[in-house]
Amino acid sequence: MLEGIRASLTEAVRAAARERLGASIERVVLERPPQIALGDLACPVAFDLAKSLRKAPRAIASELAGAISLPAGVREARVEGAGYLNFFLERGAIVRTLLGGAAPTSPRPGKIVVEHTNINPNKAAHIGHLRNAVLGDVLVRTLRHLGFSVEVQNYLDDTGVQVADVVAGLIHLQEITTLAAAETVIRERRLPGDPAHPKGFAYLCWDLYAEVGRTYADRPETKAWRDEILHAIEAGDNETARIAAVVVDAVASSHVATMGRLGIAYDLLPRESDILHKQFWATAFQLLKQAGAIHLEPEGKHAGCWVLRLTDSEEFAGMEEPDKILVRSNGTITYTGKDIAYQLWKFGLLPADFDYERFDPRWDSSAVRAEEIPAAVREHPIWRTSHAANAAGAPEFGRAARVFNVIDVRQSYPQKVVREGLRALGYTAEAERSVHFSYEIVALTPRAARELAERFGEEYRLSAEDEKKPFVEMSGRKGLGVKADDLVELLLEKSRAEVESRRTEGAAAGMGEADARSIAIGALRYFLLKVGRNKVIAFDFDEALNFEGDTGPYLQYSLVRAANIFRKLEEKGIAHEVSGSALEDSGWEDDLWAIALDAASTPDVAERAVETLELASLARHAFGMAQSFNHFYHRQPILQEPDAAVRNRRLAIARIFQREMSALLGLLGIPCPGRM
RNA sequence: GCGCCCGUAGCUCAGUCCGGAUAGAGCGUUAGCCUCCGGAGCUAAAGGUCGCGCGUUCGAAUCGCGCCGGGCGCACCA
Repeated sequence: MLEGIRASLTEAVRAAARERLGASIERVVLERPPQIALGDLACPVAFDLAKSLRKAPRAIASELAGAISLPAGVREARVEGAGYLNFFLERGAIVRTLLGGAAPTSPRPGKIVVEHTNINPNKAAHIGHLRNAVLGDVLVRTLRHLGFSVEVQNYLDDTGVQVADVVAGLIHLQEITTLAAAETVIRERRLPGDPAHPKGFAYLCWDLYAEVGRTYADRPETKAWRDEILHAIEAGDNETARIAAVVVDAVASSHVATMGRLGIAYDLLPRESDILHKQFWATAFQLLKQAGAIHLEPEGKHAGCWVLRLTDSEEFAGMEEPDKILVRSNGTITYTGKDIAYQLWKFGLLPADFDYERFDPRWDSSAVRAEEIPAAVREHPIWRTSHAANAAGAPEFGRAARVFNVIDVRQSYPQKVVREGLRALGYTAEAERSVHFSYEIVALTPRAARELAERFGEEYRLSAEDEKKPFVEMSGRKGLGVKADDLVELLLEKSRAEVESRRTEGAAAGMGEADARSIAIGALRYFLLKVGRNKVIAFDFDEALNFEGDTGPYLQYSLVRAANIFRKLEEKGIAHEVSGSALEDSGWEDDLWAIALDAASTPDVAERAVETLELASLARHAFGMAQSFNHFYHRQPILQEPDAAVRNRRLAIARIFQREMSALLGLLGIPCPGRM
């Protein structure tokens, strides 16, 4: 609705400038003034015209104010400050429209594939993986809210070195050499001779993977394990490959469960092994050769490799050695090569498709109990690519019009190469619509690492050198990091304690485990979302565990307060549904109106968040709204207000806030507790 | 060396795309507020050479150039 007013106002300003001043304006800026008392929309156009017209900005602004014909919804134009042309909206009319509910969003054409999470299936997830999944999930929710059809893919690198390394640990360090023995480890959640691990198989792999890393360092000859296992996995139909397959399934299941408890669901798990089995690379390879995009390097250090030529590409200008190897001289394919094939498939550009089957996560491998996962997520069908024939009822996947790859900033170069691969094949449009959603990593402060060492053991102790750095990267290989489920547990503990401390008081009475969970998850998601995507999150326990101020629970609390008002009214038998006709045009003072105006601007914020991929703007917008509402709540009581007209206005605002804030928390994936 | 990102209050961050009104939050500190829809809240105070310099402009945290500090990337790893 605001969008429409902005558009007609832009035209009206242009028309006034043309007719009254004979000036044509390219861009009409309409911004929010610093205070609402100055107006609802401010136009600084007079400053731009001042020079060419040789007049004072204020004089120009007042001529425009006199000449402009105000579109519907705009009450007044006024000159403010040094020459701003400010507009005041019809407050009552807009509130009435908002109260009537949002118009349903119309579907937009073009399927979008969002790829996120993509954790190597060889160890438990850490909080860096959470940032990826939460950003991806909010992108998905926002795109769907805007009317797009979205498919969520979580890619499994099931044939890579990381999986091979943990399998090496099982086979060579733990002597788990049969499928049956591996199954027992997963089911019993313990390695031979150890007690059962309370957090399950993925946690156990976390430690085992770190141990393999140490073994490689201490006894370099053991590095041969990796190649031996990679070859066995590639050859297939042997016990090592079967062990690897169940490891991947179990760990991927635990990732699905961990993300599931945060409300994150997936449609498809494409597997690297299927890209190989289905000859996607061979097909893509043919296409690349035919297009002349790649060549076999005859000499030099890349002799014998198939290379994507990037020397002539603008994006790679200035690089010493821009060409990228896709096929190694030993004939194996690099990750980037496979990624090009995968990306082509996502756009439906490969004359080939996967086969599919249902993926039923094995919850027994995870730290998460099934009941912690919201029903909608638990029941959402997950498919994966299949080694066997296509299952009946498999939906169509891929064939996207646009693709977002959510992946941290360190992968910018390979992501550029993938895009360049599409371009080299002549798929310029697809290359343009192939977006790397890049974001900065979550790192550990030395202080957080010290806390980890105190909480979870000395293996988290940093070296003296790392202690001096502002932050250190988390590392699966070193086993250094805050595991996702550990952080969720800490949040749950704190949340339960808070619930316990107030469960007997007033309106919070009756709070329970479900509320505690909502609060923990809300705090976590907001913590990861509130900072801009280009900022490194230097992780700090105190900050992550804070429930006051600029946090998820603050947002939730504002919404629970709004709900409490309506519940109280219902209990007292007071009518609380305000119809538009009961609302007058006057009396909309600034405090009240500001909340409505904010609520009305959510669609603009969402649209812009997707455009810029700056999803933090949604979080900030939510926080601002919650803040305004809390001020309003404090100063403008509803139940005690004797004047019916005043009470109705306040009720209308509370209702609008409740509705818009719920929708906004839905976009952020922050659940709302019933009480708190 | 080349490329990208970050530098704003004691700390963590908005604001930079598209220049505009006294540079805003949260945490922390200090002082207040529950006979009133719940205090996970509210009110207020203190706290800023917007890393530095030059330039463009009526006007620069925002644009340009040059520095300084920190991080990341530039594999026959992923």
